[in-house]
Amino acid sequence: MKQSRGLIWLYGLALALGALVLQWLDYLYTVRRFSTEIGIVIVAALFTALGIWTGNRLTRSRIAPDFEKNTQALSALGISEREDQVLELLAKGLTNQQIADHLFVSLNTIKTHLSHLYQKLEVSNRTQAIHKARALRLIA
Amino acid sequence: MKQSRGLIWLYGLALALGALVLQWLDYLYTVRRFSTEIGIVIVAALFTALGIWTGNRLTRSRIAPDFEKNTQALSALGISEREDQVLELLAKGLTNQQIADHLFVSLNTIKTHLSHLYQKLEVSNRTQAIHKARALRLIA
DNA sequence: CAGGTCATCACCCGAACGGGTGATTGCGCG
DNA sequence: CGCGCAATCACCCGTTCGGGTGATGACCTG
Repeated sequence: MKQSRGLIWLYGLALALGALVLQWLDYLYTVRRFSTEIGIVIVAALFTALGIWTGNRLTRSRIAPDFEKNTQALSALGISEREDQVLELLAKGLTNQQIADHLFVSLNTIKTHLSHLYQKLEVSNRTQAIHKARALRLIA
Repeated sequence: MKQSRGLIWLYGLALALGALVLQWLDYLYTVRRFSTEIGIVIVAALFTALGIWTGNRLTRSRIAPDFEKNTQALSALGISEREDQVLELLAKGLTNQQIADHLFVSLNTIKTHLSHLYQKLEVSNRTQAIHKARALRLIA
């Protein structure tokens, strides 16, 4: 959110600068009798740089915050909140007993949650679950 | 390799197109008596688009092949090539038996390699090994 | 209220995993 | 050549994991 806000501001500023450059070039044409070709080359170079810069910002903002733990896949697979918590700790390399301790529940409860996770992810063990969950961007 | 090759070709093509556009605009100026401002705006728009496009391609090619499986950490930890192969398959969620089948060795061999990996990574089970290997950029 | 979902816990059993020891082969290095 | 190291395989033993079934209570929804 913050980033796209900043992006918009910066882009607007760049456009304003571009307008200023255009005015300046117009002034050069009328007063200093510049060659048209040189002016065009200058404009081309400036706006190419502007485009590269904005392109970088666009892609960066498109790539960096890309893993909001996509709720789409979570709900599409019917993974509950508790199961997602177990999945998170699972990916950290904790054993079932450690997960149980972190969530203040019994070891059997963790096993049940994991069984449901395996069914929903269509896997048969924890390492496959980690692999698939990462592929589906369910975990960071 | 292939991608950067293609990138270079496409960039050169874009430059050639830009030159053609400049020629075309020059023609318009002389023959059709276009307004200079309109021409500049056209050039600006075109080169902004060109910049965004090349910027996208540059960042894409800069981001994609960013994880070379850093040999530094591998050698620093004393992980042999065979152990690295086992680690790779381990992270894919395969069981020990499946890893053994992929590498055409015995199940006991895989267990030995994994024991060595656990010692070198200072972990105690496979999920922790995956977690730490990913943190150390040993696996994709 | 009846039905469904979720979270919780229990038990059992087979499979997989982890750790340890020991052994053999091949390869490079001093 | 002798040494170390990587790779291979075997055996034993205890722990963990995975699957199945069953059960309870809380909550929501029609």
